[in-house]
Amino acid sequence: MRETSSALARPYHHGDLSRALVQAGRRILEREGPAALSLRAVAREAGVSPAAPYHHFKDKGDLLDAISGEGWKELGSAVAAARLESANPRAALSNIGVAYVCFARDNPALYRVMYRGACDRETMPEQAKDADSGWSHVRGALVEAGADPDQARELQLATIAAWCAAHGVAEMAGFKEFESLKAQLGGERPFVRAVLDHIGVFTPKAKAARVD
Amino acid sequence: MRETSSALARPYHHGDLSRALVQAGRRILEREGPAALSLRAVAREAGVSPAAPYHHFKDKGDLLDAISGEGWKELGSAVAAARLESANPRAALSNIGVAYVCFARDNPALYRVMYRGACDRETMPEQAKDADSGWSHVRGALVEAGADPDQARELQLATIAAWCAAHGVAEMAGFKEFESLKAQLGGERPFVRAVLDHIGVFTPKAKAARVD
DNA sequence: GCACCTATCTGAACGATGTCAACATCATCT
DNA sequence: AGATGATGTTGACATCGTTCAGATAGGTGC
Repeated sequence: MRETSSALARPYHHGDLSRALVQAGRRILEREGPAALSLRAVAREAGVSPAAPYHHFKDKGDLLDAISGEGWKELGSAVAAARLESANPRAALSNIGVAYVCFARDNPALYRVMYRGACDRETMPEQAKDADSGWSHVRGALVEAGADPDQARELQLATIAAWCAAHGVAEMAGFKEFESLKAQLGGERPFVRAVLDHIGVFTPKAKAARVD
Repeated sequence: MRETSSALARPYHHGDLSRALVQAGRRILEREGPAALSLRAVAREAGVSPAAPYHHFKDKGDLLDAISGEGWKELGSAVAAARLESANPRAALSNIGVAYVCFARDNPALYRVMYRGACDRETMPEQAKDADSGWSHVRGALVEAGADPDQARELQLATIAAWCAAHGVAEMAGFKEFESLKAQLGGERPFVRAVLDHIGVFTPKAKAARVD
């Protein structure tokens, strides 16, 4: 296992197949969409036999979970970055929402795979429980924006509400019926921000006085 | 084609296979979930050869669309019924949200199939454009609850926001992580209502003055 | 009554998929 | 060096979506 990182010779043993498989899977996802993401196609893309993945992943689902894991991690990073974009807590919260949806819109195939496992198991994605996850950033930003951290139930409800809203927008923002509205508003990002603003979960309290 | 409705004799020609296939598909969905919904399984359940469906549906996707169609129609009815439950426009709007999510939660497998097509095509479901669809009921209820029908853009944004929120809650409400919270609130319906109330899209305007 | 026509259904087949068992290869520890 | 276990390969199986040639029935014109 000397030339692991060189990746030039591929004699018999691959060196780091699990990582290569995950990357191959993501390449397929971007290139051909979620429907083309078969175990065999991933193995093919990685230049390996159809049975090889089974030494690294129990299942096709297990491979998808590994791919999803990367996605959730990157979503967490995107959300974290968005949170730091503004020192104003309420602006930060708003940016988080936009960042979540935009990540999903920029990686639609990946996002689909990411949510598949969660829906199948009726469970939150594992990585959403990490300290640096998008979920915990939402929670944190809500507190900084004025939510009372001592009212655990309220805070959990607010976090759930925000997460649900972001997910809903993420899955529907691409609908073609909204294209003229997007054009009117100046593109997809402004559209996303407008919808999220309208929902209000990412712009809570304090500004509620604007009734017009 | 005399004994169409009796469905006793199944000599060679079925009588009304397309309907039978849709019903068979829904039976499989409820019994074994979306993963078991193969074209062959549906044909098997309907007591017919694997190639028979192709005389009624162009595709597997076409069959799924027919099944989805029934689902969207029933969702529309559920939403319409909920809207009539209360004469108070704001209560009606709130009930619509709960009804949407509860339909999805009561028929999770069907709801998954219903949204599959929409996401694949990045298009709103056909039936959502009907006059009696859930979508148009949301729009109507929003107007009755005080939205200005002349501000088309505002109204469309509000409708989109509500639909996104409902969809997001529908897909996440089943997560096991929320079970203790559901128990605290007295079950799934109260939980759904609490989350939707928190999002606020189904309880708009007028109350916006509550700043605390 | 009869012959045809069209819609509907069957049967067998093809390629692709997920998965498994048996075997091959190599890195490493002793 | 030789054994061992991790990692690949080959070949097989059942299932799936789909197609195609032929069987079957219901309806129509004679």
